[in-house]
Amino acid sequence: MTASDPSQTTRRDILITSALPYANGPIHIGHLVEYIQTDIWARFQKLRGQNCWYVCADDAHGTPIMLKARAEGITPEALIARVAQEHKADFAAFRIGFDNYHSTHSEENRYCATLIYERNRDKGHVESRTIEQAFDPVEQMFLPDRFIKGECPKCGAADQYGDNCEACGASYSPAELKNPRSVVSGAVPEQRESEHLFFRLADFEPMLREWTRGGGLQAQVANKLDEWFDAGLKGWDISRDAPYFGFEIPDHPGKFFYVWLDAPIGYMASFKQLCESERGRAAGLDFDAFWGKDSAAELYHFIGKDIIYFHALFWPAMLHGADFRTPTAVFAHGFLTVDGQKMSKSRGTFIKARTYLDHLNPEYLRYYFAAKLGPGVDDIDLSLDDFQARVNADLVGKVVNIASRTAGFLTKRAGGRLAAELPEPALFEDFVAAGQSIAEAYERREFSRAVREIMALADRANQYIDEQAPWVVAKQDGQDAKLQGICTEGLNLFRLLIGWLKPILPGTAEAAERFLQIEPLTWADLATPLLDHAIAKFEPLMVRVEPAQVAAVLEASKEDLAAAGQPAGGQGADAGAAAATDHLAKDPIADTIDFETFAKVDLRIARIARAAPVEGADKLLQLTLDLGGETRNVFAGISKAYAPADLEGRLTVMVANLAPRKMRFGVSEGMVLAAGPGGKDLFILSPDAGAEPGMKVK
RNA sequence: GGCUACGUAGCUCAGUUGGUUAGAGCGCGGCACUCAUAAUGCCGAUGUCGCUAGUUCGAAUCUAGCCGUAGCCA
Repeated sequence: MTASDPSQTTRRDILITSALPYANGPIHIGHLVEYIQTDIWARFQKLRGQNCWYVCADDAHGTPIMLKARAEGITPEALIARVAQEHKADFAAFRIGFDNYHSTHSEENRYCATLIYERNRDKGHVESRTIEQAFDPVEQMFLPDRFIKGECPKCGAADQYGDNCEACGASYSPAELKNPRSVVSGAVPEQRESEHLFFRLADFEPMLREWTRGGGLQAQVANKLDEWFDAGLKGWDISRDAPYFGFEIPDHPGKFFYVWLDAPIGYMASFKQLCESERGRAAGLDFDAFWGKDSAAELYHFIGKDIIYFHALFWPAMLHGADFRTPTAVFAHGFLTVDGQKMSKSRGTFIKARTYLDHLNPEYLRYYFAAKLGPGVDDIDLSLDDFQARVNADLVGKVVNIASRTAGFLTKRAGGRLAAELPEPALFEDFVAAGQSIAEAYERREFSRAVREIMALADRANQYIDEQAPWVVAKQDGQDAKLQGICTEGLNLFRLLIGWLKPILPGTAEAAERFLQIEPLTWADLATPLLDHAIAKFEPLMVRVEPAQVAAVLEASKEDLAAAGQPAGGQGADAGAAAATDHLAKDPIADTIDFETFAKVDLRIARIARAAPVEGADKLLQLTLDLGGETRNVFAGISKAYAPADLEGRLTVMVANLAPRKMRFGVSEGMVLAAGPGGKDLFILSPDAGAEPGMKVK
């Protein structure tokens, strides 16, 4: 079925989800497109009085999380607990109003994943097959494609991942890579056999074709699915071998559910936890009423277009096979670009939620995204100049200004009280009538249209005030009632506008409710004007975006980059040139030596096979350097400048014939070369592409 | 490489099933107003609707090719 007719009067049961953010890193503004889009829709449904619930969770399983935790020297559980706190804080600050936020690493999820697996297995939808896969002999683990790097078999570009080449765009299997290396240990991967479990997706083709045509998908997405149907549905590998951070498969010790199996099940797990919570029980929430095969509730998933495959094929098939209902609709959105380009760390446009929050009001971004978002899968662009212009012109200049220019007269000349009736009820009614079209736009996720319509009405409200010229009336004797009427009309128009904007601007709406001294607005309240009512003194509900704030966000995002110790792009090159003379002055070039003296130093290319923090030392990292035949254990004082995970797999230069030195933490067998004053400002060397471990530098 | 989506004023975007002089906001020029967080109102200029060819009485809209951008290829 399609999204229901918003004019219907029965109360709808609606469950909404956003895709689960991966628990190995912070939320950034690209993620926020989805959470803001979903939150606006959920808030709209609630404002309309629907029985609507919005749940989400952290996606906490998989190899990347296991390895990141290890690199940090902590357990995966500790990592995901920390990231969950960060995620929740960021979402709360952006006023993403989840009714529940859980984790895929939870008992509810283990229960649901196991149930779905077992039901599908018992119906014969799971088969086992032996496959060959890359195996890291040092780490004793199978390697996902992204954890193998080597040279592209087509164009020869170095340092490419095992699935496709970033240089020429070719896709291939990891086995085809030339000079493949494990990103984890630097070892040469072997091919080993392993038994894997496959979900027989093809069993569900008839059901999926029917579901796809059911109107629950955007046209572009349905087209894409047709392509996939034409190509033929293959089995889906749903198991992974230990070591793996996830749920062990009950009847297959040593095998774990693939992270993408239990990720969408996290939607159910989070809802289950909500049902069992005090709040859920008080609301009479029933899990089966939403997820049972014959559920009459509506179920919607908001996702990015990159994960359509999982949500439009595997997910409905898994649910169907396990006798659960399938989603009412899956809503895919596009990616975010900043100033027309992919988010870039070196340009400072890779903006983390927290960095944005340090300088700017979240309401601005919510509004800007709403003004850009439609129902389609098109990418949306955050143009920073447009962002400032639009927020300032629309929100501060138009909407909030209506309250600002009428409230003063009421406070000073009418005792802060609204008139008992509207001087122009017809104008108010025109506005109320427009609410219907705005509601339809929201319902269809045409947020940009809703915003356009609301702003057109804001223009009309400003025109009204201009025509009535209350500042002229204020100077006329005996016209106080007329003045009060004009401002009452104006403020009632403002109340409608802010009510319609409430899903987008929950914080500003709340401030407006305090100013108007009213209970939280609902959509139904808007039909009736607010009359003969005392208001509070007007305080600015929103201040302008200052260019300096936006500049500060970009600057801070670049600083984040430096702190993470990642290689900067070409952009920063000019700054380095100016500083060069300074370095020579501080650290003059040493006395001349002859070649023989230099030649005594044996410099070698080394691959950093492993990097780990040293317990008890705050500057040291313990590096395992691969010289292409032997490995060296080296302690390097670079932990302030580099995260271990960023070092693993890369090539650098080491002094190979330095006398071993005993340190408190072990013996250091050489040193890596780095430039810079120290602390965060240290830069290790990298050879150009083509150098191999063990090569002598001369 | 195959496929998909997108390409409309300086900027960000609308343009319904092809139908008269292609729209909005911002920006820009002018005027007015001064209640308001220098906010608001009125008037105005600005476009080979990516390029080329076709279908049609008529194309921003349909078709094909090309160019550019983004993504997908499990």
